[in-house]
Amino acid sequence: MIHALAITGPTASGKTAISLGVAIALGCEIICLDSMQIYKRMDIGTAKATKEEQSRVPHHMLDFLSPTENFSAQAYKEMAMEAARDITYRGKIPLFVGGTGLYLSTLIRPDVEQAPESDPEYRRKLEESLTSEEKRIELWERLRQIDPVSADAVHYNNTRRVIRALEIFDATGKTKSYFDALTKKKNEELEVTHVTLDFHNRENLYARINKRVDAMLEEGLFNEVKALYEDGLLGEFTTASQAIGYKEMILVLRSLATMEDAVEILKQATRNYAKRQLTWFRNMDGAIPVYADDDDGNMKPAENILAECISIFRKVNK
RNA sequence: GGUGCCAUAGCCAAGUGGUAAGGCAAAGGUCUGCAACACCUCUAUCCCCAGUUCAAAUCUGGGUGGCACCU
Repeated sequence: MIHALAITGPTASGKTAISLGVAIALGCEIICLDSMQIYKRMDIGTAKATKEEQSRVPHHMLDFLSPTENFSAQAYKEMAMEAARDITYRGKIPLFVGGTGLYLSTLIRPDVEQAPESDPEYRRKLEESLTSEEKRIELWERLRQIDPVSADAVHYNNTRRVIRALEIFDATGKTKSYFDALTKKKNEELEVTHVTLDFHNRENLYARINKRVDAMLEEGLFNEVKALYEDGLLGEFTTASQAIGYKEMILVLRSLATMEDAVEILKQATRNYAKRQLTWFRNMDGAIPVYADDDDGNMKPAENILAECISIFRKVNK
């Protein structure tokens, strides 16, 4: 059994700084829990820990994949578990840090019989047939015939997930809910103490987001994206090209938006994303909230937040 | 000072007599294989006052505010 710690929270909540403090205090190595920081050369826009920060605490799952490659939650889990085992073996504590809720959810579920990998061709064909709302409902009805549990969990407009569920059935003859049921239990190999950063007053987070976007631009976000784009590394349908900060700069590069507009779109997209992250982590079983501001909405000093996290981790891991 | 135009949700905006479209934002939520994705829910009595009418955001008068032009 591996005991690990996790620090999650919305973008710009201060995860990186806190994680370094925790890692130094408790003897951890950091495993990146982020779907975009895994990519090479995407440094500024993903707010990756700097080289200097990385030199103070060992980081894993960071900066290893070409932006042209797609990744998946399952692939993440396999690699991250490998890293966690290795860290534990060397007598250190694995500390997961990042904002990708799906990756953490996948991580704490058991490895059992796996549903097949998704086939882009299968998806593309079905997507092309969905030309109207009636067609989308029809497809969803088809799913409901074979797997009512999965169908009820997904809206008919969410074609991406409807198609996925159908694909699993067509490929294996078993329903998606069959595979889901297998993974309802805990991952027997991993136990995670999960602290999530939250805010009493959303405005505090939004102010940090706006400030951070401005800082990214000053640090040269546009040139970072431009270089990747010109080197052909931001293909149209890749995961990397969907990254917030990157897709907006691409708009500018393709003259589809002015820089001024792109910055506004970027800030807005970041705020929307942060809200989804808050929902995800708040509703996750076992998440222990640590607030970055007090009841009156005043920001707490960074040392206090760090101390709170450390004390929670110490208490639980006694 | 005069004339004309305009006034609908936080913003943009449709609606010209029959009981307030839509988009964005905000807020809440869903979720195992593209997740920084995809998707769902949800927000008004139409500037104010008076009148006409069975019925007014829609017509009339007055007021207030804004814009344009004229002097």
